[in-house]
Amino acid sequence: MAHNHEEILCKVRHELPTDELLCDLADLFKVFGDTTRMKILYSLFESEMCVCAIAELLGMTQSAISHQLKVLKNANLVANRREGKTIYYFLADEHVRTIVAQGFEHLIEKHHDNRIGVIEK
Amino acid sequence: MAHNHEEILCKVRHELPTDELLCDLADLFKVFGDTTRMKILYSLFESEMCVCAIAELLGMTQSAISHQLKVLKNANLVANRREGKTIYYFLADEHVRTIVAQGFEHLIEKHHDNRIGVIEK
DNA sequence: CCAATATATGCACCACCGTTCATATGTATT
DNA sequence: AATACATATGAACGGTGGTGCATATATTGG
Repeated sequence: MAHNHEEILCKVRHELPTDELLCDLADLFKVFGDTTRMKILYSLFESEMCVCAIAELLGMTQSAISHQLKVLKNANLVANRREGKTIYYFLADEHVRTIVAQGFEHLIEKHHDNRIGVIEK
Repeated sequence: MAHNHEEILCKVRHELPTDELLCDLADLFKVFGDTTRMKILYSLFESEMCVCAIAELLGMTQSAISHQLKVLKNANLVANRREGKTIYYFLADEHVRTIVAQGFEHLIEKHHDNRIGVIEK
């Protein structure tokens, strides 16, 4: 903290959301930040699915999928309905699609930038 | 894998992106999934800032901030420019704002749902 | 009510990640 | 060239989180 930046600090400080909100935001994105959960979400883009179907699709334990579905549900990204013994999971709302789509766009854009060779520094 | 779901598995399997893409997507969101990095991004929403300013703003070590800035830069979320001894970081593009904004909307919507009491199950 | 199926959960292991400390690199000033 | 300032980096420590195993819960059929 040698050179001074009082002006900027004051300005930014007042615009920053509360720690709680920032933490909640990070926690939300943390849910998207796992390959297994991302695969589950993408699967549900197509249609609702039961737990064992997802497990078979991803070649993983039913337990692992169940654990991750719980995380997704806690974040309000998926919901479920029961039909006899089986429980079907589906996307909770359209935010999931938009958020993932935005991430996707960022990826391909940056990937394209790297291919055509953006001048760095 | 007791009851059968051949139809759904075949259908979804063909629509799923490659493992590499899904992994890249998860890795991207992983970057958003940390409170410190989220604070840094939100700070840069207002204006570009140098490393020590961010460190002072967040009350954290210069080293910690530097490490996180590297993560953000590797994900192409921020970029920097040098001006003498100090290095200013800024948002790399507008995707950052849109992605965070979408997450924000999801949060407040779900929070509102909980307040008015959505009938669950 | 017991067996079978579908899912959920608690626990433990392991890997990964964020922080700090110490130090290195880079830049300007004198 | 030497010093001071701004930032970067490497190693290590501690905590968190994803997975599998074993087991519990729930629903249906006989």
